[in-house]
Amino acid sequence: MKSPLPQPTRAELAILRVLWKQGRCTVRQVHEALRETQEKDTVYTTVLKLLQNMAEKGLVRRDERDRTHVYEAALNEQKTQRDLLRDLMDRAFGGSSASLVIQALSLKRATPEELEEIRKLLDKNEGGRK
Amino acid sequence: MKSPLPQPTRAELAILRVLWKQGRCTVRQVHEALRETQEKDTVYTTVLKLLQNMAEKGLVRRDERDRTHVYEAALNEQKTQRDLLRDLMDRAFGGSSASLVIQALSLKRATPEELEEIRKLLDKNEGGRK
DNA sequence: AGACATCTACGACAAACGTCGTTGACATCT
DNA sequence: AGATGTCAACGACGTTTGTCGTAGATGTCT
Repeated sequence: MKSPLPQPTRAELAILRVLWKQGRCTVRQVHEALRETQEKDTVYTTVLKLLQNMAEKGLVRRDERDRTHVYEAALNEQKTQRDLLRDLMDRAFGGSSASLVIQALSLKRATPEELEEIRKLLDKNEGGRK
Repeated sequence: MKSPLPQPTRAELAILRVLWKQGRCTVRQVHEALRETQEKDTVYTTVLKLLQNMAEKGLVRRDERDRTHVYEAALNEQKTQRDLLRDLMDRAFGGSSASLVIQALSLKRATPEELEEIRKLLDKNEGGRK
């Protein structure tokens, strides 16, 4: 049993991001949050259906005690981010995390604070586990 | 005219990686290269079909002078990598390249040489364009 | 009670994607 | 010439993904 949870699809990931940010949410809350961020509008029942699918897959937990169900993410945000990165690393960077990082750094200028954090991580990485 | 080229799909990206590595290739060459890297085997005609689709989309160029056509990538590898990263950054990291980099660094230990290269990039980034 | 809103459940649908088999043209070998 | 192999082209198909409409139950307001 306990087959590993499937990776979220694009639409599912957008929903997960709402749940990660806002915590427990009703369908309506998710729907309205998406309305604000998303460029393309989706309809209430689409969000409902997606959340139902996600509950069935185990990507979210559903609290059915009230008539209005409440959903929460069942996936860890950082873990999901790493899984997605690993997938992309394998598919587009030949498994090299370094070249991925190098390309990523050219994407957008980070703030000095962020750069500092990255530096610290590099140092820790250097002396870290072999 | 000149609508921007669509992003390659997963299967298309796998093919592009072969073309980036090996340069101009026939369908058969691509097929056999995939056979070696890929875990799941695909059939010759599947690769052919994908390459035909890609040619139509403009993702590859096709040389039809010989009976056996020759394909080459029409997309730049680094540019494609950055596009994919940007997409993931928007979808999963709230547009923050820094947090993406931080997660990526925890993915796999990089070699000292790679770490050095990343450091240099950080420095250049620091003083760089505002 | 009756009108109206809200919610879940469910079926249907179209588009994208990947897969494969078949066909007919062309080449090569004996 | 005939058998065999290789190739491009194409149609068909199943699955996944996202989308939406409708129905029926439940709640709320007057």
